[in-house]
Amino acid sequence: MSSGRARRGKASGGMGRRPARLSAVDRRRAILAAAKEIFLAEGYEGTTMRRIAEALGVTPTTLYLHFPDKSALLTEICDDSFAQLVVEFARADLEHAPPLEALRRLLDSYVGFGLAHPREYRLLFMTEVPPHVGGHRPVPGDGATRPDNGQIAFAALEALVRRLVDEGVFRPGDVETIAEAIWAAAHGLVSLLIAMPHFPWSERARLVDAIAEMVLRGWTRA
Amino acid sequence: MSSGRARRGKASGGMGRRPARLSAVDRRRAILAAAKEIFLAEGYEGTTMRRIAEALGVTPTTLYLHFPDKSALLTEICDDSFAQLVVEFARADLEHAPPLEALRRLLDSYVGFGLAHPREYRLLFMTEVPPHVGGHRPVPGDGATRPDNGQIAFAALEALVRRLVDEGVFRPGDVETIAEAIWAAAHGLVSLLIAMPHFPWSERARLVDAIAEMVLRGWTRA
DNA sequence: TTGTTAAGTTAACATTGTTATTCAATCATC
DNA sequence: GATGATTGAATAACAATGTTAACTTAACAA
Repeated sequence: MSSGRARRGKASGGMGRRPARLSAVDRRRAILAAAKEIFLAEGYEGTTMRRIAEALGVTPTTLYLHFPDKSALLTEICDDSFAQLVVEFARADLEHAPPLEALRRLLDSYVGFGLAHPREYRLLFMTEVPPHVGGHRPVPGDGATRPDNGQIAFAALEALVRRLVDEGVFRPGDVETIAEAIWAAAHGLVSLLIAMPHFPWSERARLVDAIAEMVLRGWTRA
Repeated sequence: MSSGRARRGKASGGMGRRPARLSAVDRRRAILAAAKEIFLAEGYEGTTMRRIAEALGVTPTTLYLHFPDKSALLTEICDDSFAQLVVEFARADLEHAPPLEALRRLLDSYVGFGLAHPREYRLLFMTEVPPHVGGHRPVPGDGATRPDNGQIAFAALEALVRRLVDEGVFRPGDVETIAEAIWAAAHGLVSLLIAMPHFPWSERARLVDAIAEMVLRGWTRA
């Protein structure tokens, strides 16, 4: 893996000709697209800023013109993915389905989302929130944090549980607690699969089934 | 150059006096102890090999005399923590209790362990182990086949589930899958509480109860 | 033309994990 | 005690990473 010194011809590190000059908005979008692709392919740690820049035909410094640091890329990508989750929930059509069916669908889409976006999932639900000690000044484009998409998603689950309890499908109990327990079960599956990929897990589909079954039978009336 | 270099007194970042020369076994132990402390305090990514060495009054190179790389430290420390969990499981006295009672106790001790040692828990089950991408060949002494403590702990759960299925307390099903699902539920609770301390959770005792109830009713015969 | 602005580059900095090489303390043996 | 091997530890570096300071160039308005 030895890379020699920078030779003048081939551009492993040095750029050849200048890239097209894009507007800030377009460059931003292009960076996000490239970053997402590489993050998904190589993982967060496995992705370097240089690699992203190279894919764009741009120097690494350019990335810092549009994003304060590497994690900002992931954060923004995650926010997009989270919106997808909300969409996924909506697509489960919770309002108009039989509630048990709806819960089942919700669990499926939650797990499906997590396993389809393990990077994002890890950042959203498994990352230690740092004390934000760093000496970073605020970013030009960085607005205030919006109302959390995650809370919206949890509210959907909670509403569904309330409906199940009210209709007598679930046995009575504290709706919030039940919703949290169900979330824990789904999250436990996703996060374990993500964090411990070397464990000899059962077949995924069967595992998801087992979790859903446990949740449904665990709360439905005897 | 100059005949005798100043070996001492370079206080700025460098080493002071030579450390006590320890036997390989003792040095290994000392490294593990220091690494564990710092890992727990700063997290895996936040811990540098230099920092560990500094805490020992030793140069970073010394660490590589006793461990192949950074992740090896994490692996070994995790194994120790798992041993604690195994002890906790044994203390639940699974063999001699009615199986449902035993499962309940096992869940309690698992959750208790996680919430009592959130740092260790995070290290064990939530830390990303980097894909070991560098040009390292596997260490000769590393059998990779010896049953680690984590597998022992899981085996205890699995045995208990098998007993419950065999005795007809649980409805029939794949024992491994059921055990994994139960683990997922317990882990989901612990890891969510650890990772999202700001979420407005229900009271802890009630949550633990809800999880246990969901698990037990989820698998017991109708 | 000139001047300003914003997009981009060059060249580095500071850290990181890690290693090739050298030094020195211990210990068995003469 | 002197000698030489063993091995714990240090020095000094390597390459890669995230990141930044300082400079360059395209576009456009006056």
